[in-house]
Amino acid sequence: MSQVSRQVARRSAPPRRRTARRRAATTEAIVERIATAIAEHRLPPGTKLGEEALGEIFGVSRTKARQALHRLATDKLVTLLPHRGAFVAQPTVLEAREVFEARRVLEPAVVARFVDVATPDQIETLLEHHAREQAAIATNDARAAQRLLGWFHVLIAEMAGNRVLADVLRELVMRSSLITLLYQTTADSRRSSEEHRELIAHIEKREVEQAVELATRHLERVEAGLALREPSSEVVDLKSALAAAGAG
Amino acid sequence: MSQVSRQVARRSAPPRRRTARRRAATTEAIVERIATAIAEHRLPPGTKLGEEALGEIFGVSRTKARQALHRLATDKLVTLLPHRGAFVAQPTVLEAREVFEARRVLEPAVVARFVDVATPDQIETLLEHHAREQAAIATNDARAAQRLLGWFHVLIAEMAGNRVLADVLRELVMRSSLITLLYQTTADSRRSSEEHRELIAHIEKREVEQAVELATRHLERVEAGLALREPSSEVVDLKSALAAAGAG
DNA sequence: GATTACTTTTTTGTATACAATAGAGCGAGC
DNA sequence: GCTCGCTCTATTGTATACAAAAAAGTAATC
Repeated sequence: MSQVSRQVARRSAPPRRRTARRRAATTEAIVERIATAIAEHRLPPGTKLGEEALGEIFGVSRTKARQALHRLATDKLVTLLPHRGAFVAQPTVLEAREVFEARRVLEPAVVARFVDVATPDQIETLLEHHAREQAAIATNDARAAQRLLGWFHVLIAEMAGNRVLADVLRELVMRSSLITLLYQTTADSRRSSEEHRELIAHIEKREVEQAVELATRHLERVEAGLALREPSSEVVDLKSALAAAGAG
Repeated sequence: MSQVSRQVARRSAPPRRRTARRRAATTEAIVERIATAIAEHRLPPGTKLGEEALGEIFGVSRTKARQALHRLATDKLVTLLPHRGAFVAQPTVLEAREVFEARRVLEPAVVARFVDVATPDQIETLLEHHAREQAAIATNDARAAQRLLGWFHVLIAEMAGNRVLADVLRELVMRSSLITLLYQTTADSRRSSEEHRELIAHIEKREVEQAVELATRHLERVEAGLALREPSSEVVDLKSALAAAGAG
């Protein structure tokens, strides 16, 4: 697994206070910050996440930075290589397929559950979220769009009222954002957001069948937009590439 | 949430070597040991898990013990109370219902997948496992029986070939063992093991419909054997209990 | 005698120090 | 010229030291 040799830029700290950021950040907060940075691909896959560097950035010691990295590793957002450190994960094609298969199992069930219990307030919240999706798309803010499109699924899961399912799905959606980042060919955000709107309509009308069916199709379409073929045996590629390169 | 004030017994260490156990245990090993101890209810819910004590037992420093406890906490097998420490988790009734609902979503899908891909070798492994279940039941080894009955489900998930689903299910099965511990009324191990045997038969004959149906029924029956009613508002109980107690 | 405030002790949370491993840089040898 | 092996450096893994918080114990007051 070739890791990109990129480093998080630690601004050469003018030692202003005792801590770089205002207050001792909680581990939770650090995890959150790094996770969203990964999800919005401000930290591309393969990026080395040094403990020292992160500690400096968040104004904490290596202890906390390390804790955060280990928690991100259990969520599969970073890969830990023994004695080598933490890197933003690079999900394999197999992993990608497995994540989406799991989502195709969970999400229809979650949607079905939600259709039963959805309140007008919750529908309203979903519509507001959808409006934000549209706004992000309209302003060509790809990062925000991607984040919001993913979060829509988590939102429904949380509203459906089963914390266990919601937690699992949140993890899968986060991983999915890494996956789409690596393998997405055509990011048809507009289409996705439209389907979200449709789904809300079905939920509002308590049309379980249609809602479940749409959720499934939606996921299939998203997955179909990925280029999930094996990365054609990197070693061979490397060799031929070098042969052709010459005096590059 | 009232925590039982029980303590892990730290044998008053005669400082034999540098480490209590033979070699520096890996965090993974410690997690595993504690997890199985919980699953087999050698560590009952509410038991305090002190960092120092665990460190002594496994011959490591608090650092590793702490790491292990935090990882167990993410699996929901222990509860962390800030500045108070780690306790063996006491899943609530709500949590129990949610875990089983999640399993009812996942397991039929896993079984369906497995029916498609099952090899004779895998069937053989399942039969061997079933034999071990029977042996444990025959010798009245309730702990082993409970552990094996749970692990059967994990085994199928792992064989089904989707690592994501398998990981999620493993976590849920572990939590389930805590739940059955707390809420189980009638532990009909014999019946469960019989259903496992039936399921293997369906899988072997590639009878998807029946296999999925049985998996669902099996889970429903297990859940039905739990007393998942709210623990009648502890405060009130406490009050009346004390009034009645008098000179106990 | 029970309750409250204070002190002591224990345990967790965090930072730092030390040990061990991997990688880079550099030189010698074929 | 390339490879092999050494040293040196940088980073991770682990233990310990210190700080902070909660619990337990104790004394004083009503």
